[in-house]
Amino acid sequence: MDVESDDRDPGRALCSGQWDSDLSDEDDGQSWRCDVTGLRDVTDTAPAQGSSAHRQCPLSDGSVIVHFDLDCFYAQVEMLRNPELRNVPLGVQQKYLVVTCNYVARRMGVNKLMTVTAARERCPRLVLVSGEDLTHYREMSDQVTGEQPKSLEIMACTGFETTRAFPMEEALGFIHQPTTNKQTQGNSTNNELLRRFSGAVERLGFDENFIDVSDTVRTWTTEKFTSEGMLSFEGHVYDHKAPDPLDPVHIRLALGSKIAAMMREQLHRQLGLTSCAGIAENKLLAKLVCSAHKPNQQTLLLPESVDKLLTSLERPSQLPGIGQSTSMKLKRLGVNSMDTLRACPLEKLESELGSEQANTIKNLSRGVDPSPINPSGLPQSLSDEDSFKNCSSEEAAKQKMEELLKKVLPRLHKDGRLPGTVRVTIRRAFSGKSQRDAAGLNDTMHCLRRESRQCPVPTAAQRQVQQGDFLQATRPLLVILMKLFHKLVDVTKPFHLTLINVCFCKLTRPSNKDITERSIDDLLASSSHLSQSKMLKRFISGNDDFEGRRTFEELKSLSTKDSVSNVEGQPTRKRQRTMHDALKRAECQATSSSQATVQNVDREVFLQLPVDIQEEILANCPREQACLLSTLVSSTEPHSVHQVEVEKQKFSDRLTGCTALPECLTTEAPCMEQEVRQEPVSPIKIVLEEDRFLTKHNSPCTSTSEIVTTTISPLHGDFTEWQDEEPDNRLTDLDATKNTHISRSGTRFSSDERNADFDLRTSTTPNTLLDQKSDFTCSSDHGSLPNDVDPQVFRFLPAAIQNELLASWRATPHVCETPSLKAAKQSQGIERYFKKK
DNA sequence: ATGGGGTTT
DNA sequence: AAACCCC
Ligand SMILES: Nc1nc2c(ncn2[C@H]2C[C@H](O)[C@@H](COP(=O)(O)OP(=O)(O)OP(=O)(O)O)O2)c(=O)[nH]1
Ligand SMILES: [Mg+2]
Repeated sequence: MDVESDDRDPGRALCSGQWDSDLSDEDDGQSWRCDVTGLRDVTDTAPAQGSSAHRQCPLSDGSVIVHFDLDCFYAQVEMLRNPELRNVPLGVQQKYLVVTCNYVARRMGVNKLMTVTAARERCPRLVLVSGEDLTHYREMSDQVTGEQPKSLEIMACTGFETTRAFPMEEALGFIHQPTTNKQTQGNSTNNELLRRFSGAVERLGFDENFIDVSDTVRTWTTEKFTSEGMLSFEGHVYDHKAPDPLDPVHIRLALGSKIAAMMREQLHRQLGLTSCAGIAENKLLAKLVCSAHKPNQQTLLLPESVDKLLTSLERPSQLPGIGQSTSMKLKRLGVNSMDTLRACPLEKLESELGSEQANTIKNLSRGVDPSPINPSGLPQSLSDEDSFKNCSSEEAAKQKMEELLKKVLPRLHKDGRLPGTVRVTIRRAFSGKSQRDAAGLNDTMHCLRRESRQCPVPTAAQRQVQQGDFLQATRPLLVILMKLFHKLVDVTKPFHLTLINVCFCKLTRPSNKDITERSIDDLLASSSHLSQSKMLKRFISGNDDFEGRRTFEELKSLSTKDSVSNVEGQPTRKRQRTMHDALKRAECQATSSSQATVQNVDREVFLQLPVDIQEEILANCPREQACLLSTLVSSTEPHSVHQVEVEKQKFSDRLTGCTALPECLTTEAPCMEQEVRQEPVSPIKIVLEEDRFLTKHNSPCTSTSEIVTTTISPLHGDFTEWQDEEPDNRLTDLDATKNTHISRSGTRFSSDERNADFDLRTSTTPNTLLDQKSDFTCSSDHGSLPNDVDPQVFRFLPAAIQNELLASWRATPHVCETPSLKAAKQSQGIERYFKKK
């Protein structure tokens, strides 16, 4: 393994795990790869007490659960998007809150969910970026979790019985490659490996995942991992207990720690993300022990240490599952600590909580949690919301909802499912206590804060959304939203809202007919993807090859093999439609589609195209326009300066930014950064990207100070009205203006829009931009195209894709030289976050 | 609080 | 539709 040299304890090469470490987190933090590996000899020091067959608590069912938690998630994504932010104390801002911050900022006293004012008091140099738009976080989250395709159609299309997105898939390959290559011969296809790794993934929020590795561990245990009495594990062991190589439970958990380390390594290698992991026998314990060592470390919990972990908690509410309401009930019973909870008779708990919940939390207090991993699969709802200081007119509410619609509809469209139900939720301004304050005492006031009304979505609107016809769908949907709104608010009386949420749920798969209508669309839908680009290059290069059917066959094979790749967080399993159906449909409709026209498209040229290509263009048109709109509104415009600069960096520079740290590290640097910095000098198992890493080593952080954008603090924009409520702090405002790193929020919240009542995003980019930047570019100002690209075909591509192709051609003079599929797979995870959209 | 997301009642 | 829960 790629164990770091353990210079802390050179005399114990075989026993370098961390159960006996007495160093603090700051000192003995782990590398992004996998902490320190423990390799323990049977004859070594005494194992954990009470282990082996004599274990007191026989509750073990052999489960091994891993809980993953990404480090300072939003902040990490922002640092990937702009590596310069890595070096500075960074906070991610939503309205007046710093929802999270990087560990540089945490060392300076900034915490999660701190007010901006408080955060700046503790750290005047704090750099803030706006995190109100969750798109990038959601997309990264989707890549981490992967998708869980279940559709029969996908299996029919791909031949895969199960398909799994790459993080887990690659981890599996990683796991099995060294051990099974020769043992199981070549008969085991990738497919088989996939099936052997049957861990289901359950999401919790955007940045946490549970995975049940019991089965994987079982196969490992029978293989040669426990050979000769050596027990190998990775990372910390909670309470520094030594795993007992003779204890089957310890062995299984130790193997779980190996799996966790490999998966974390994959997360870092492929997505550039650092994370923590907890390994234990159930979800509760895995999650609790996960945070024992942060950031970028993992901790293994042995059954003997469960009590110590639980009694280390200060309050019952620190048990996941005991929330605000339950906490208050416990408080009424005089239960304020773990000790009192564990001592409290069950009957007493039942009096306040009911027997079921009483039982549940009693179990939790003992570390018992039988709940299974529930594979999350596709989201059950898609919503967008906005909060504001005041919304007190019908018109204002309507406008808010229209803006919310404009953000959520493209997401719905990408999802591909039909929304059966819409819901509007409001929050009224309330003189009572906030939820946080209410947690203290008064329990009658705070509850009725949100109200909602829902209704079915008309099928016509469903179809329009699915087809990307947002402009058509918006009006009728808005009418519906207003009806729901009127059910909630009597507009003849004064009202005062502070939040509106629009949620689409009861999402169902489109009918077969809908599927075939969307299938070609899917393949060409996105413009910001490497493999997509590659597909398109093949698509347009070589006129001789330009028979629709053959091209589509290529697309099919590419998309199948590359099913791991995913566009804009679009679930893999939505690529389920069979190409066969798509082609059939294209043929059937060729005649009628020829009659249709596309704006800005030369009809003569259009008619010369093969009929199925015509069909595709027609099908693609509204969708591309809609996508363009959404990206212009939410991304390109406010980020333009920043994004352009970032794009100048090469891929290796980006990896540099996310893995290596520049010289400005202080002695205060946390273990994460220290370990990460060591990475280049340790033997890394990088195969495909080795050259890039070498480049990185030679020129770390080449992009420093490429971005010089003096900006205005967000505090000058959106938040002026919030500031009226908070104790003002103009000095921090002034400090903020000195900052040269807030290019995104600064651009976004420029002074022109500061009075737009908290929501300036959509007004930043007027719809007319869509008209100016039409989907189909007719101009010939592309300059010279590569020889093997048919200009007539090129000009039919959506502008965004044209630009992407042009950029890539500029970057690499060899037109047809595309990276290997495998290389594309490796890089796309990070790559896509730096592409213009 | 904020901007999401989930399940149960 | 609200009330819980989670991040
Ligand atoms: N708006 C909002 N966002 C939240 C809230 N809780 C968590 N988040 C977001 C911001 C976090 O980056 C992300 C993950 O939450 P975590 O609790 O895991 O914190 P984070 O990953 O930032 O830091 P960590 O290193 O895990 O301690 O979810 C919340 O109450 N409101
Ligand atoms: Mg986290």
